[in-house]
Amino acid sequence: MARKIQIQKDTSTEEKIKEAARKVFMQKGFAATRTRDIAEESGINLALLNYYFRSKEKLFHQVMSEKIQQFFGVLFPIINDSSTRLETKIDLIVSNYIDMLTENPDLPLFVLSEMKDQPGQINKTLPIEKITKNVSLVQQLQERRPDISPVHFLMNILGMTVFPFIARPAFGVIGILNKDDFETIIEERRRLIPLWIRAALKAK
Amino acid sequence: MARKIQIQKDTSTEEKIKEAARKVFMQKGFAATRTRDIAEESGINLALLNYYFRSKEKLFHQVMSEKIQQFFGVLFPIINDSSTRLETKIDLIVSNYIDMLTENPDLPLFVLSEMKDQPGQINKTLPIEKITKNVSLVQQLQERRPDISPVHFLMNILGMTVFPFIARPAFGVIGILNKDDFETIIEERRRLIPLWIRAALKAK
DNA sequence: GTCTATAACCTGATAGAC
DNA sequence: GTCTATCAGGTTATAGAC
Repeated sequence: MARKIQIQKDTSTEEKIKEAARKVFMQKGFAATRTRDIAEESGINLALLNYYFRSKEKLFHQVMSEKIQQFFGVLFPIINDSSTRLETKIDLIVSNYIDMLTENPDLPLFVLSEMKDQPGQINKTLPIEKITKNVSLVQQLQERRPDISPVHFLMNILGMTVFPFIARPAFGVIGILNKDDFETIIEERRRLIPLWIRAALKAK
Repeated sequence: MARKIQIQKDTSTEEKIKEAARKVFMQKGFAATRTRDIAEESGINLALLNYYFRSKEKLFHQVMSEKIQQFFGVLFPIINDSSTRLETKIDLIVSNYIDMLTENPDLPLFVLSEMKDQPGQINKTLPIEKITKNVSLVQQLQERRPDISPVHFLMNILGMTVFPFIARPAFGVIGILNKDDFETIIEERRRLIPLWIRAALKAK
């Protein structure tokens, strides 16, 4: 009588495919990924992928939506929280992005590359109007430094924080070759970037 | 008797194909590009592409080498020039990158995406030993601020300067939608970024 | 050098048995 | 739900005529 309950949703076939898709799409991007790669990675058969997700594109859209939310989800709660000071927001943006990107180093290059091809996807995923209206960080910056545009402010924080993950292979050229070197440097940046931002806020 | 001279090298078939390849590869990346796209773009036949370049991959490597040099070629002459002050170097890095990226907005995402898949390519293209030895900028920074690592210094300049071009579609979310908005903001950054760097250099 | 036609291969998706 | 086998279409690369 009692309906059987799916206990381990995380190991269901559907979830196994999705997990493999996350990995392979993130590593290689949409175009370079073959549905066969995903099937092999998830240990299931190619036909099952289409059985559950209908097509490569539909599976990709699901993964992409997740990843867009993951990437921007760090930022929005912080800049919209009116209970924190500007300095705290800076620390949190830097630190939370470093935490998240250390776990997902391929995320920015993946999201930003694929957004270039599919700029429409973001509108379906993120509540844009919520973002641009009454942002606490914008108000606080306006009070403190009305001469600094919030756009530049965000570009600078995110540039310093996110760019190293995007350009990581390039920094091999200047000697940061192995994983430990990179992680040490990123860890230093957790306090260095807020210092630089504060210096710019104080400068007149 | 006189051998015919190829006057317009720029409009030779080989160059036409290469020019089309630059455009299409930069826009879509290696995997998403079909040789048919390049043939069509260059107005020639598909067979000619293989006649001149043997394969899609060989053509791609040629374009990639060019683009790697274009991307890093801005940086190295400036940081190695011992006849300029540190402040001048900062201005030049920012300004020259903005000039170059305004003309080639797709370049960073292209180079950094493809470098991730083919980290080896860069070694064949750039003279790495020349880069890491006796860099003028490193010496000048060491004299001025021995507590600031050159790696962080470069990550911050390049992050602030290059990141907006990589993340351009994302900034559509916060209201920078059309080309004019973006170019206005980038133009402002030409003086803003050096100001931020100087503020950090002065801060104690 | 340039073209058309085609070979050889790969990829996404489905049919159908279990 | 899951598998094997296969189709249909697309893609790189080449053969061969001009």
